[in-house]
Parts: sequence; structure tokens; C-alpha cells
Amino acid sequence: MEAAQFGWGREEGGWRKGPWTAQEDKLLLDYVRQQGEGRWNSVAKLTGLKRSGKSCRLRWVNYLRPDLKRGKITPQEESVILELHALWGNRWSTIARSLPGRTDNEIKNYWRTHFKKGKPSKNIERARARFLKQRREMQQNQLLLLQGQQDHHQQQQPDRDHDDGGSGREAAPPAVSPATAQQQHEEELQTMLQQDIDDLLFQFCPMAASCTSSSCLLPGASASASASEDGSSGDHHQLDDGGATWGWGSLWNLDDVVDDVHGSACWDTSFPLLQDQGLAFY
DNA sequence: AAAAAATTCAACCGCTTATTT
DNA sequence: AAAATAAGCGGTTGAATTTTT
Repeated sequence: MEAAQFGWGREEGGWRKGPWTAQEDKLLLDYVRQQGEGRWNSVAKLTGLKRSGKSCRLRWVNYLRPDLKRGKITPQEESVILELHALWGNRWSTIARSLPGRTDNEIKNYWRTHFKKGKPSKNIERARARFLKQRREMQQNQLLLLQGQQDHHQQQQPDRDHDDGGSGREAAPPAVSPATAQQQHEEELQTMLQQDIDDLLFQFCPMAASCTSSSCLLPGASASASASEDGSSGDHHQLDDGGATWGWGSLWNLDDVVDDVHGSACWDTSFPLLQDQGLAFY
């Protein structure tokens, strides 16, 4: 296709623009092999390539780098993107650091095409379902763990209700049998866990939270997305408008975010997937 | 089968931050 | 310390491709 006729692949101020040709790629690759990454402005001088340093860097970072992972974003990667975007907003390069072989540009494009506000789609529903499934599994694991701990505790420390023998106080008759009580307790536990998880989900990723209203599904219904977009919005930590606005206020200073989250106990339970995958912040 | 609409993604731009002179 | 240069970042654009009508 002759891109030039559209002004694509044009020249401007001596620099070529538009899609790169195979020859240009080769020149740039040769340059990096010999000189290493960086000093992009000298590419033109040394190789004769008519591309600005900026363009060369971009081409290398987003396309030619050998460590780039080609192919589609996997469901696991997608979940990581969801979780990290919930945490960091549009800090694409930061998110990309947790996804080896993926570029910020790629992640940004992926987010925009799959999860951008105002674009409810099958994709978003699938991602949401996957996200929730993972949460359910986590919840069940926690429940099992808690049950195990509780059983252990009961074995070691028999029910005290039975040995307050004759204190004079009228012992209330058990309203339910022990088996039913246990069941009830489990249900309560489960409800509490579900609540916790929903709260966390909603707090960190309202889009993915198990809320069916459109305003919850799409946090950007108003200012939310843009609030996170420039990271300079007001100082609102709390979700006081039903989730339409969500942000970390001053925490949007990345260093603060990292320090804060690293130091916080809720990281473990909030983003298990990242931990499961051994993914680090940096 | 063809046209229209939707989606994808490479590359651009402007701005900010970091480094060098 | 200040200016210049380089690198990095996020938003946006638009050609190419895919899907839908």
C-alpha cells in the first residue's frame, strides 16, 4: 500500500514519519547491536536513517526489542492489568513493569479497547466473570483455611458453655443444635468474607466489583477515569459518591502508592493473582 | 458479495522529568 | 546554577484489518 499518498510515511523537517520499513528496522537493529540502547539521536548520524531519535527509541521499545512477547494478551495477563489498573490508574509504564515482554503502549491499547469506559462489551463481561471467579476461589480457600483453624481450636479447647456449671445464672437453652450452629457460623463467615471481598473489589476495582449497576460497572461514568488519568485530581480517598469517583488522592504520587501498599496488610488479600504469579511491583 | 461499522494497534504529539554540559 | 539535550510518559490519531449487516 502506498502510504505516502495519505501523507503517511512522509517526510517532515528532514525526518521520515509513519510506518517503518524492513530496511529501516535493520538499520536500527544494527545500530543497537553495535552501540547498545540509548543515544537515539545519534542513530541518524551513524546509520543515515532518516528518523528522529524519538521515533527510533519508540520503534525499539515497542517493536524491535528482542525480549518482547508477541501474541495476544493471556487471561492471566489481563487479570493482572485489571488489578494493577485498579490500583494505579493509567500508569501504563508502571503496569507494564509487572508484565514482562509487554509494552506500556500495548497495555494502554488493550485497556482502551477492552475496558474503556462507555464501552460495555462481551470482553468486559468475560473479564469480570474471570476476575470474580478468581475471587470466589480465593474466598473458598480462605474459608477452608479458617475452618481448619477453627476445628483445631475446638479440639484443643472444648466448648466453655458446658463448664460454667451451676453459676446460678439461668443457662439459655441452645437455640439450635451444634451442627446447625456450626452451619450458621459458616454462613455468617461466608457472608462476612463476601462482604469484605466485595468491599475490597469495589474499592480497588469498581469496574470489576460484583455490582450490577452501570455506574458501578463503569467507574468512568463521571470523573473517575479522568481523575486517575492525570493523577492530579483532588484529594479524595473515600468513595463518597457511590463509586462514581474513585481515586487515591495524594496517593497518586507513585512513590507514595508503592510505599503505602507495600506496607499495608491488605495487599495480600487484595491482589492475590499478582502474588500467585510472583509478580513484583517493580 | 459488498458496504458499513467496529476494532486493533503502530506511531505520532506534547509535555514532563532526568541527565549532561 | 542554568541551559540544553535526551529519555520517558500518557493521550490521541488514523490506516489496516476484522466483523457485522
